[in-house]
Amino acid sequence: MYFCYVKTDRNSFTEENYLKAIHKLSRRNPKGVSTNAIAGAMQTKASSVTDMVKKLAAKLLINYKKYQGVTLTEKGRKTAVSVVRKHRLWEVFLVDNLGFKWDSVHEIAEQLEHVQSEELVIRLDQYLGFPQYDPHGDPIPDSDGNITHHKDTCLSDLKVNQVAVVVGVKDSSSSFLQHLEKMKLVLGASVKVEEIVDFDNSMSICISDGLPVSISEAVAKNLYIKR
Amino acid sequence: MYFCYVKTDRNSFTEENYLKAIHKLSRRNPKGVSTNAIAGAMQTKASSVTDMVKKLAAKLLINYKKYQGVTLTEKGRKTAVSVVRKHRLWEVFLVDNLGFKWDSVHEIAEQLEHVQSEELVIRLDQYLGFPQYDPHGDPIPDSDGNITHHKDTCLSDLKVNQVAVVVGVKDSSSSFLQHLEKMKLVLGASVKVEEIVDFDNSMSICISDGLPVSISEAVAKNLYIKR
DNA sequence: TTTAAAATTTAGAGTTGTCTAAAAATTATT
DNA sequence: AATAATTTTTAGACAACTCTAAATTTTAAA
Repeated sequence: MYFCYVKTDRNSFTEENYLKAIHKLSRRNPKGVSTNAIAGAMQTKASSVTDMVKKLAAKLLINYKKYQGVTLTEKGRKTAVSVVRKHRLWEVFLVDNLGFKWDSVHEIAEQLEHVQSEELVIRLDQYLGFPQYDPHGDPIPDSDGNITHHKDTCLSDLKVNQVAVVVGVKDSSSSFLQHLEKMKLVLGASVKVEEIVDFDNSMSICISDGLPVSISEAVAKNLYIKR
Repeated sequence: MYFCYVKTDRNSFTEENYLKAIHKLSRRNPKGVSTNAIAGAMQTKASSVTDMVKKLAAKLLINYKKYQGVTLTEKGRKTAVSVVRKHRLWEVFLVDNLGFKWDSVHEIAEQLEHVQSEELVIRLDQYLGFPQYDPHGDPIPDSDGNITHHKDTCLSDLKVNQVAVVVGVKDSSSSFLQHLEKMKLVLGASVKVEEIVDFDNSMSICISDGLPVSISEAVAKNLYIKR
């Protein structure tokens, strides 16, 4: 059970991770994110979520009414987005400057995102040349907390003979990213749909004008494209 | 009171900070660092130190016998030095790449030093061009944990008319660093002792062939030089 | 060498987060 | 509408630190 008075203005790593999870889940459930959903995202138990949710509510970071799910307050949203911004900027640094592969930066960025320093973020952003997207094609929120999501079309939405460019991935797990890399299915690659198999919705596609290869529906659904 | 079984191989931030403090204090007290000394360095109470020291001993990171003070084990020393290495590499990055002033990087590096990733340290080191010293002139330990301290002479050791180059600072507090900066007393600056005042051991020195300025003994004692 | 002072450790308790198991509320089903 | 299934919350407890106050031990002084 949890009970305390708010003391500081700083949030713990755990609090930041909860806010980030709630923010992510809010996109699909704008009316309120359930305790169980948060527990799933945070790999923890519902009872732990209830405790934390009370704490975040006491700090005015979320709106919470028992049994009703939670939404972020403006303050909470700002905090969450700030963490996401840092995460994605660091990912750019790790890939572009330090030469990491896109499938191995997530874990490190998960740590770096919690480093507290306004100045650091500003300077890092500038050092990187104000990037708009991270190595997985996810948009980097600006310093005011605005995010421009313009990645709603998936490869699975295309019809035969249609052409597009890969601009992002939905799933950023390293197994998926490594799979993509093997096929040269990287950001910026062009794709042309050669065939769609009715049976399992798998696709035969040409990547960057190469020979046709087959990809599963699962893969196609996790790739964002621009036509 | 504290009691537990060792579970993971990872150390918490707090543990790492204790090891770092003990490592620093060990230079002056190689035979054993006292509980009070650690408490002073960690800005905490002696009783807290006793608890933590038991924990570190259980993890085989330090040698501890009640009332006898502590020393680092080889494992503990490696851990501490690794944290110091990360701290100093990040400081180089912050100053050289992001354009921070040398007096404002400590706090940020205190956070970055705890990011866990072997790969990250290796790549960062390479990206920075394998620097030997941090922005305050402190040596950066190599990846095997070796540190080459060759900064034993202080400006206060010089006699009248002797010349030297500033290679490091003992105190890295921002107030001291800002004071130095105002006088152009930066790393690499040449100094020539014009006069030593008997009364208070203050010195009149020429910095990089400029006009003589007066510095207190406290300042002179906190500047490392090379003749 | 006995006493006094200082350093160190223990005891007990508070904080942040976690968990399991049980209770309560909500939602779904018949 | 009543019961069953699910979700959520509470209760009680543990883990990693922290603290104050009291008890020990070591060290210094008389």
